Amino acid sequence: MGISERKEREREDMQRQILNAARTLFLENGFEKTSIRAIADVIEYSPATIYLYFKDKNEIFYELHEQAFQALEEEFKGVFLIRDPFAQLVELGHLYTKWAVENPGLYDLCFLMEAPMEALACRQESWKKGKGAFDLLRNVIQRCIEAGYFKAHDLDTAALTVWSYIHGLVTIYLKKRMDVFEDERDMERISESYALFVRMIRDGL
Amino acid sequence: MGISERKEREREDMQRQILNAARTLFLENGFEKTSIRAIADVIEYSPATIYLYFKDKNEIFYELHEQAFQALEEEFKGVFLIRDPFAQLVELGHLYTKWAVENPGLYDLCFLMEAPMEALACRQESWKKGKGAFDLLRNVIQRCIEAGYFKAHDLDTAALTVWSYIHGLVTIYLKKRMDVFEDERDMERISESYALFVRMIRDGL
DNA sequence: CTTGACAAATAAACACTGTTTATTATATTT
DNA sequence: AAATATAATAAACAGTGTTTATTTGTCAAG
Repeated sequence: MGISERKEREREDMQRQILNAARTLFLENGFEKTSIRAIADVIEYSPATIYLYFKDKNEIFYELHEQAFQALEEEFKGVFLIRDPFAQLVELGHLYTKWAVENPGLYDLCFLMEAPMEALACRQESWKKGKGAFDLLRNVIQRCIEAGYFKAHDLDTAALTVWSYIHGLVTIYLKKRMDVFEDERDMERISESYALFVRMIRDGL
Repeated sequence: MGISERKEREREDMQRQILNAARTLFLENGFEKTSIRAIADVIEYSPATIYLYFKDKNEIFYELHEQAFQALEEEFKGVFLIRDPFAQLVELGHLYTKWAVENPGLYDLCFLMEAPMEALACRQESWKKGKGAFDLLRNVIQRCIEAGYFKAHDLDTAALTVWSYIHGLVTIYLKKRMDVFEDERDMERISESYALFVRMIRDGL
């Protein structure tokens, strides 16, 4: 009886279609301007159909948020080619910043928007994807400690501190708060600040 | 001819009423759920009337954002009682974090939401309020350099780095991304991380 | 081959949203 | 008191997320 298997496949196909349409529209126009009706238009189904495959709009964006984390982890794969753990950490920051700047919509989804976290809270699930990415940072810092780069701090505290800095830097830029500087040297300023931070943790973390 | 003066007064009164209603509703229910109709209901006028006093919804929230910055600067006044510039900087971080945690809605308005920046971009004005607050940080760091606490870095870079960290820390918390930790020790973790960061800039900035 | 049952898709409605326009009521000036 | 300028609004427009009742399509059993 392969019929229920086929039905399941068809269901997943439909979900994929919806998510693809949603992602495209979201990356073009943002969350608010991505309407269920517009998604329905793209996949050539009625708006009500979408609610047969997703509970609500938040759940769609929760799914996109999971995919975005997948893409981010993919980006991070590059660090494993590096031997030295401190160089790994530095590169991790670079990749994080680069990915954020090149995918502002996805960054929003992963680290700023409420929609995915609300969908998560409703299903009373824990934030697996976030934990995964954070673990990666944690492990790299752990190896930095073992290699004698950092003093033996509480690992979580060190990881949170590094993440806070890079997340803050990126968010200031993405949310257009770099207008505090008169000029338009945003990218240079990001580089200069990151260089300073790296120097600081090299000597002092 | 005091009549045009009275008209101007009445106009400002009305704007105040609208902003007060908008602020209350916003702090209770957030931006999306604060509708023009709800604001109109509170002040007992028709929705269309609001558009005689503000161009659009963004402009209302731009004005609230300015008021929020006023409140933040008020909070900052405490640091001027402190002599030592490094202690000033540490306290500034404390006050910033405290204000953010106690006023998540206002923090959003000041540093994360697009609405006020869009209103600002439309009028092609520069971000005065943000610059003011940033200047405060810049000055404190300048005095830290002069007092020999920090090496003579580029001032803007140092200020951006400190702001990035504290903004990131606060944003991770406010946007509920501290779920990466299993436990509920959010506040302790914030304190521990801030202590680590302070130690780090004391020795290494 | 037809009928009954189940599943999938939808049209239409509900209760909202920001914003604009044409109209009415109020206040000021002539 | 009449004419004019100002302020306020009702109603409409074009959109939103979501739900419900209805129709369409598929497929197995009689």
